[in-house]
Amino acid sequence: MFVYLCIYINRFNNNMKQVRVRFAPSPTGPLHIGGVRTALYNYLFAKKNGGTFILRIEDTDQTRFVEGAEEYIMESLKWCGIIVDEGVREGGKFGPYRQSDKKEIFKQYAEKLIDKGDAYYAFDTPEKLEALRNESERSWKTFNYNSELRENLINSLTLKEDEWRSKLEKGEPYVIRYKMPQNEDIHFEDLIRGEIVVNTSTLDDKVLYKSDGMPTYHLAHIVDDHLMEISHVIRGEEWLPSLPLHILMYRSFGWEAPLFAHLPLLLKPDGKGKLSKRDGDKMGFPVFPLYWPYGETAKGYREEGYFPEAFINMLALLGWNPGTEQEIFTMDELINAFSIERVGKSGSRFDAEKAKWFNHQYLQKKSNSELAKEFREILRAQGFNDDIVRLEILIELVKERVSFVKDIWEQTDFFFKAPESYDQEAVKRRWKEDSGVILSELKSQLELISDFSAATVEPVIKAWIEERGYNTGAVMNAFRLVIVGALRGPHMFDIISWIGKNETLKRIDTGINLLSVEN
RNA sequence: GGUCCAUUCGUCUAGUGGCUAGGACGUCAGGUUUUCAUCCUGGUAACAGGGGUUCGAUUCCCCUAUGGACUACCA
Repeated sequence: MFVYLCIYINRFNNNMKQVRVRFAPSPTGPLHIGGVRTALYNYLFAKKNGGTFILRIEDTDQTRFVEGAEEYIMESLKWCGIIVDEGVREGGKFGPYRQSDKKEIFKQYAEKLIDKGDAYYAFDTPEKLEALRNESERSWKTFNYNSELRENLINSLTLKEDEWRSKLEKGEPYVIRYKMPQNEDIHFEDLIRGEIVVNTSTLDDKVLYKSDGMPTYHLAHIVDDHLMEISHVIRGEEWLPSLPLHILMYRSFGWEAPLFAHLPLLLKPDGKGKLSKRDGDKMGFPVFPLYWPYGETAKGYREEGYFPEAFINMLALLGWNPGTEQEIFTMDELINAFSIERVGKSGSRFDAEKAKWFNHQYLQKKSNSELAKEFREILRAQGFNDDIVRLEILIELVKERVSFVKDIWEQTDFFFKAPESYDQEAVKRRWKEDSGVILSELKSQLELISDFSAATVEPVIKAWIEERGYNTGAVMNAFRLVIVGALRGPHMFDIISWIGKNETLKRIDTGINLLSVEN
């Protein structure tokens, strides 16, 4: 009974605790879609639970800093519709939100750990450690910087206090390492994977504080998560192996650890391994949300014509599912349906075809006027323009056959310009000896019609075809050939209605002249 | 090599100690259409393997295989 009560109280506490989650990328380049998904799941979880979504920049590695990356990350989240509650731009009560701005604080905490006896100063050079590592590999042994090894190295555990203190005073380079306990089973819980047990003897003395005066990830994120009162850490699976260290550090500091959820990775569409920039280039789809303009440039979903809603919807379903058959979700619906428990355990292979399908679905839901505005830009680039209302009519005609706004041009080019050539295959199949004569007759019929709307023209022409005993297919295909130049496009009467009577008659003349002579 | 994680149609996935193992994308075949596309209908296709536990395992346990991550003074 007592145990149950404890569990109940514990749950009660966890539930009552203000949900605060963070997305914590390091600004080392453009944000990969795997990173966007991590941000998304954090965001969905926060909003679902009435919590706060924090963006923290983890720039403790000065050697990997990339100009423009921080702005890129913020722009990406913004484009995706992921709203940051606290961050570098937004501010907040738990700042600074850029880790390099608080290096002094991290140092204090590292020293605190030394005072507690759970960390120590180490003076061995990287070169020396590298040599040791190579040596043990050569002799078939697993290199492990553990309690055994540290006995033989130069650090504040093996040196006398006055010795290492004088080293510090002389300004000798040092790092601070965590003193990993010997042979202890660490039990911890992952929200997605359940309980995991790891023995500390397989872990090593990780560096917490580097000789350049910056903390490593291990120190910085734990201190920051604690200071920022993070309730749930939702991050990539690559962190799972170091979770025991993190759990141990919370214990050393005497802090309550947040709850953890490790997300499965995004995998390559074909073959093996995790998704990388190369795959996108190779397979022709973007791996980044936005175009990356620096150095080695990279394509972005935005520039490829994806709607952010479709992109987010696609990403949300890659590794998570609602347990229902619903596939199309607005951001609000995602928030409402989201739960960590329904995130899958195994990696997801990215599927570019399905991404397209999502965009198709979203394009169908867009209003014609919205699409017309976007299409107009593309049209201008092609050297054409038209009245916005006419463009809306046009879009209605081809909307359902395209997945991207930029596809509209390929479906409508012949609306704007008469065919310059005729598809040879189609001509062979559909242009008969009497086609020229029939089209001349058709032209005469069309000349009699003043109202050129499809609704008026269609019945008249159909009646004429029937009256003359022509084959509908034969007439209409030849007609299509001279108007479009190929056997494609929407309903014929919609096309001629849109391009108008004059243009229609002109194209018939041109077609008859060119095709009758050649064939 | 060591540690950890994972494994249902080609892909994303649902699912249960007993089901014809469900859906979506793709693919294939029909249908609609004056063309192409869309659309509609239907088909194809999966529980990695081997041991247990059990009356019965895709489901629970173990082993193997495969894949992945980590193994930096990178995050």
